Amino acid sequence: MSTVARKREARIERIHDAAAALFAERGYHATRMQDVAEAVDMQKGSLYYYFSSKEDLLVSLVESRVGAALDVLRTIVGDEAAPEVQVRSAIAGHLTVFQERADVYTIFNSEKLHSISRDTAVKVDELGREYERLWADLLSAGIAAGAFRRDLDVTVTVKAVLGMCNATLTWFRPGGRLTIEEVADRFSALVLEGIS
Amino acid sequence: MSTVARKREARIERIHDAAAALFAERGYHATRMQDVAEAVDMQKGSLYYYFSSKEDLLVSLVESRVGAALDVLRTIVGDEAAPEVQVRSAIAGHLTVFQERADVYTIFNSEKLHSISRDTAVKVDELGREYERLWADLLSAGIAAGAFRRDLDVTVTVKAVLGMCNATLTWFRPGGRLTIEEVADRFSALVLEGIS
Amino acid sequence: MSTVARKREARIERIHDAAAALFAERGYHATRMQDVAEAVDMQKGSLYYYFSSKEDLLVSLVESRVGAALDVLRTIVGDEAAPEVQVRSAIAGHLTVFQERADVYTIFNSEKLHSISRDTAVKVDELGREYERLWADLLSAGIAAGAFRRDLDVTVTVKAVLGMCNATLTWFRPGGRLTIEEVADRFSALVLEGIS
Amino acid sequence: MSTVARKREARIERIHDAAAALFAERGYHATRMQDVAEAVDMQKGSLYYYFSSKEDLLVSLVESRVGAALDVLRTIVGDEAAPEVQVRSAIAGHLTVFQERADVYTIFNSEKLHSISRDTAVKVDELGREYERLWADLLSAGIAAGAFRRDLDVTVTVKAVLGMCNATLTWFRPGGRLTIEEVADRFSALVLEGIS
DNA sequence: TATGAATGAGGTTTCATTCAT
DNA sequence: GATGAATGAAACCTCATTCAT
Repeated sequence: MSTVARKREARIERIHDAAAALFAERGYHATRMQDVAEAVDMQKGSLYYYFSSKEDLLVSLVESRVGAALDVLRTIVGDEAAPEVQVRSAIAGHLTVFQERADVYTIFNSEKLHSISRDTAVKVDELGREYERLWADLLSAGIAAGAFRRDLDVTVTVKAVLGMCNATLTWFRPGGRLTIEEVADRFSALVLEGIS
Repeated sequence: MSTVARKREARIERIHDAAAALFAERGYHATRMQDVAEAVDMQKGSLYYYFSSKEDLLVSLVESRVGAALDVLRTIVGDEAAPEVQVRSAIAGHLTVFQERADVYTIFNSEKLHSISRDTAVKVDELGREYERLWADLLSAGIAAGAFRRDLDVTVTVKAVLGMCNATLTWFRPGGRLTIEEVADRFSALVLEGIS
Repeated sequence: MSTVARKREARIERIHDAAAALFAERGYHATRMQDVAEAVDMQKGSLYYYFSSKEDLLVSLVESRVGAALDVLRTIVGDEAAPEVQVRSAIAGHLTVFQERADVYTIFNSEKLHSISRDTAVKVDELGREYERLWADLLSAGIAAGAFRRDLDVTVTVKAVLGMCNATLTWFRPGGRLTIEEVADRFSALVLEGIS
Repeated sequence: MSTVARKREARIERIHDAAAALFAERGYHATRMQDVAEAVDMQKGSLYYYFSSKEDLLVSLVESRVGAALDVLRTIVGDEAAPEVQVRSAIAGHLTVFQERADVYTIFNSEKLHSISRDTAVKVDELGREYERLWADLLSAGIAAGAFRRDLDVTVTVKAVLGMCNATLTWFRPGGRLTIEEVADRFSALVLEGIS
């Protein structure tokens, strides 16, 4: 990549960061292009050199950044570990990734993407569905292997686990009583006891 | 209450209903007073006869309606049932109430109340904290009674259970494979196994 | 006048009073029908039983009340007193009447009647012109009688005297160092010395 | 000042001019931002690039322009001329400045600044009080010098003179029988005779 | 690339007025 | 006569977006 292109990428990255923080904190609609511009020390007009619209800013932000959790899970499911270990890793991975990119996942959890960009919403939903599918596979494999309860409702369990994990976005703050890994341990304990 | 006052209340109720549905579906900022007015077959200006501003509409809506879940839980914790039964009831109650007033709880979960009305946010937060406190008491009592694991991290468990329950707002749709009661059963099974 | 009609008159009077006070204090445009209604403990809709519009309220108020100063002056000019005495009386009369109905004259001095009601503006202007004419006659008679300077510019002097007198509306407050009569004395001294 | 800043200042100046004319003619409340925008050939939204609100437009206008009369008077009082000459100059100066900026002083005399911006009202009042103080000093010095009557009521006389002068705003129109300087002469004659 | 300026569509809010009861 | 409710026009203001420089 040329120096120019690299600089552009860096600029975009910086804007994404600022926008992610603002969108997460105040919401997409309540954030003005002005706010984003100020956060990166630019004039609002200049943002349009990088993004064709506010919507494009959101969309490019979301699309470039959601997917990390999926990659983590794919890696885990792909390994040969025991089902219990996989569940433990998947929970820890989910929590860690969400914590690292708390802003993006907050946006992605609380904005009504559908009414902003049908296309992006569809893409993001697809990622979500694939994510749940991987979790479902993981649980099903565990049942088949006799590690988890035969009567487990896989679909509902996946929803339960992901609900529990996603909620950390709203209450977990680093520097508190527990680290995110310790929270992951407790979640894992609860879940593993619950499904075994 | 006089007839006139009752009529006024009814009108407010109707506007609350319409606004709740719209705010929940599209979000507060993306909903125009115009939309609310149309939904109740009024002129947008007329809404200001009942609410001094759009914010006031949201605030009065939230304040008049959040609290139901709390009442349910208070009733449950107040009874003399065994801890396991109480947990089961609390989950079922939560899910039911949330389902009945899905719109309000969606708003309350996804709008950044803090940046809209500091005051209301504080009140609502307080309700939330009391709700968690009741759950924590319930779990603690169960531990004391020997019904639940001695090493349970009460705080984290409460967050986990509530996260799991709240998430039903985003995925549960009546008329699907399961009723909300059946979901409650599965959640209860998972949780009770997990904490016992 | 029938009892009913009398009651109606009294009601109108009360509304005029309230409106006069409000219009004088905040200005016509900044005063809402709501404010007037509140001041007389009515519903704003009810005002329309007495006045066909806000403009009509202002107009009827002004028309029913300006004119008092004119009457005072007419009386004075009509008597047989010496010019100096007449000037003295006219100033005192002007100040007294203005003080008694300070609100109405404030409105009449500071509202752009022309842009509110052409008709009323014309009527009021005519009253003003007649008032100035009476003053001019008074001064001219004094000159003819040798009481005032032969080279007096009557028109400008009238404007000067009335400007000085009208301004009391903006600074004179009863209960201060001087009574309105004492102010009239000082004004008279200034004017009489000035024109003699 | 940079070119950009200068351009901005010029633009603001132009808007001030237009607004001053409109506010003076129709009154602040009766003038719409639309009117101001049209007068400067802009879109009403564009005005908000320069002023944060209609009130801000009024306030900045008044604050940037009242004060000229004060400067004139300060200069006069600062010189060594005889009291009579000073009074003559002060009246002429007042009338001239008022005529030159008739719009601003009309606004400032007839808008209820207090109910629009308490802050600005206070600042403007303070200017007014200082203005009266300078006049009072001028008269007092004249009394001490034996030029004016020993029994003169300074405060009331100041009010009288200023009332007379301010009123020119409502009746003097250039191009009439007299020039503003001629009016000043007649006022001076009246006042000087009256106080000597 | 970046900026200051301007736009214009659209949103919230106000308020004089009307009207059924 | 009076009221509560509703209307609708019009005002203020916001803000994503465009554009000349």
